[in-house]
Amino acid sequence: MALPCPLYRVFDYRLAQPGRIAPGSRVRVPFGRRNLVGVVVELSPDTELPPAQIRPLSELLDAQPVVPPDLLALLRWAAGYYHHPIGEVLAQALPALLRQGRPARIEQTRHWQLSAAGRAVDPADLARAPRQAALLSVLARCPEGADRDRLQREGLYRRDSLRALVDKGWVEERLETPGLDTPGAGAAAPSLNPAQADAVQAVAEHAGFGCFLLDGVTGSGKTEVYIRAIEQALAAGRQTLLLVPEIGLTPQLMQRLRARLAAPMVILHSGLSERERLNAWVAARDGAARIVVGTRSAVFTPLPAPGLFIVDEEHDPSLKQQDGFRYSARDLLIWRARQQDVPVLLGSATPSLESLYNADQGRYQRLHLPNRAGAASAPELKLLDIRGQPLREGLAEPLLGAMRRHLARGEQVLLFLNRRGFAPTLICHECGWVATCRRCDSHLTLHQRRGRLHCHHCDASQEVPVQCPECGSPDLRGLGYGTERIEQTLQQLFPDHPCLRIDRDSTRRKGQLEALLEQAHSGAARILLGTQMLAKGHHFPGVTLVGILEADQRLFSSDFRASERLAQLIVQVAGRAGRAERPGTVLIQTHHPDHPLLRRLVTEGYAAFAAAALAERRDTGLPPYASLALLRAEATDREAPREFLEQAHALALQQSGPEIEFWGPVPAPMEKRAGRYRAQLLVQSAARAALHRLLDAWIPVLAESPAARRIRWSVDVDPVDTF
DNA sequence: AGCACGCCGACT
DNA sequence: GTCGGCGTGCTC
Repeated sequence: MALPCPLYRVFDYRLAQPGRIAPGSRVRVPFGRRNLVGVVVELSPDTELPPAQIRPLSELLDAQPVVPPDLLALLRWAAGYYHHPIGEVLAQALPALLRQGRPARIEQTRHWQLSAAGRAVDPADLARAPRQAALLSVLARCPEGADRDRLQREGLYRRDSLRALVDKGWVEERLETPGLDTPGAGAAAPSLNPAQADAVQAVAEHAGFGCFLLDGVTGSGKTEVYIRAIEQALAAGRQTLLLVPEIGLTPQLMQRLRARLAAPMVILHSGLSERERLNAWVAARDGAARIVVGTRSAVFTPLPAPGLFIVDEEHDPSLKQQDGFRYSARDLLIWRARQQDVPVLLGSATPSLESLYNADQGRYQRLHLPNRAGAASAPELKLLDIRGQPLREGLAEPLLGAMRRHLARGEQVLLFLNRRGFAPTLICHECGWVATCRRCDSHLTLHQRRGRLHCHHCDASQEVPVQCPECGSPDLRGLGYGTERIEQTLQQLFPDHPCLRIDRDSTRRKGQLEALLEQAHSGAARILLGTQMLAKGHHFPGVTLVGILEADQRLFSSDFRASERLAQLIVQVAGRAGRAERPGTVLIQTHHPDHPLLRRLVTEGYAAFAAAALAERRDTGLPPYASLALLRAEATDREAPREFLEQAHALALQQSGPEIEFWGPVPAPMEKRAGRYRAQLLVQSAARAALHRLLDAWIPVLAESPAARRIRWSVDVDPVDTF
């Protein structure tokens, strides 16, 4: 039995009645002084324990296992590979309601929505019924209505207030089945270009497991290839699982899937209520949903008839979970594809070096989509040498000149700056004092509009001081540039061209991102300014000039993947722009125009960059030419993480051979974060099997050690961030 | 992780 | 004299 606690072992129980329980079924069991919901992992007639120590299970919760055998095999393998306790792995793979022991079936819920009369009511007129007024305002913001779960999250679920509103005729109560969509429309299919047709055919002809790397620039029509492949799976009576990095950033993809595919589809992402999630999960498990689209955790959705797996934006780091059970959804889906003998399609305009390497090795079949749809050239990349150049608030004159020309022609301009806020540092002009975070080794970012200083590494926030706390001078200045500051500058420099800022701060409220994107697409906004959010999922055909500010910081990061990330980001941002007849220009401001990898990217493109970067990885013995695991530790005490890692290192040295290398323990690049000191020990080997042999022997022993109880620690197998 | 048991400081 | 701090140990 696997139980939801951080223990690397399973527990034996006695069946209450004679008979069989299928592995994968949930049971309620006494555990210490508590009662827990566990999942049966194995049935065994014998045990190593004396019979007196075995307690009977209290209740069988499932007639049919909630984790089918194939999924159970995946989860057991994943627990072993990522060295995470099996009980926690199983708990994470199940919707929260199942974890709590609720039945695995679709249920309707009560659902409240404003009536026509309700929409005419001003909540301000309900001064004597503040609860009702609050409910009305919330419901006014949810045109689709809200269920109990949703209202409880807002802290507004009141039975009698709702009843009162229903009695007044302002709110309508309905029964809904949350999480289940109405099937899409089955819109007409565009014709395929030859490369797309080849890609579709390659997948169609392939029986059983095979891994395809669909490598195509933005606008080359990857989505159409997905859709045709899904249609083929549907026609064969099979289900499709499609993983995407973040649903919120890909509404265009969702709309196209809905419009084209006339089959029941469910969408799994973090914004769902738990009831929506469970209903969607059950629909997938029972085969009612034929298409499952979801973020990372959707890789654990049970499917009775899988026929096609797709990972969109396979290079995206958010496919790897960054805390707790640190799995890669892409890698697990590939494992699952092999196990279930299903083809898997990895799509990206900027494939990860790992996937390109696998393609080079012949493990993946490469499907190339060379052309932008409509057969135009890709945007041209240019490095803008800003050494010694005068800058206006971070913008070089050649970039401003290009902006003026493009704007004068009635075209849109996109500026990318991956730093929100007004200025990343607040400094005293008199004495040099700098506002730092008390809980992190970091500067506080000035957010001028809100008049506050924020730490971007923890949630700390404070008022901007009126004078320097060191010398009392009132002359405090923002140093450096963030999107808020550039927005201000652009409004001054281009007063006739409306500027739109898209970052986490400007899109905090629900629906705001959609509203801003609408302004961008309609052309109402002439200048689009934003952070990473702008780099994903959206295409702006009216944009013909892209400016990338502050690319340099990533060239000198301690993370060996930084240059890969930068190249991916540049190409992804560049891909937002242009249309067939006007491909657009990308200007990259840099102090390092001679940087070899950057040059390669600009002159020869991403594929050439990737080849050079891979050669560098080979020469330095880094992934994909080596396997890594990172042991991290953190504690409020400064020395404790290092001491723990020293012990762990000593323990590992007893168990490992010369084929394993250790780096550290060293403090994390930002040693103190959110009040905790962090350190890490990197374990590296050219032989994956040797690394995993060590981890298999080492981690369970380490977990049992008394030192491990005293601090927070984790293993990260195949880390994507080495800090 | 929970939840116990167990042995030392400031309080009704 | 008790309430409560978190160190240590265990959970089939």
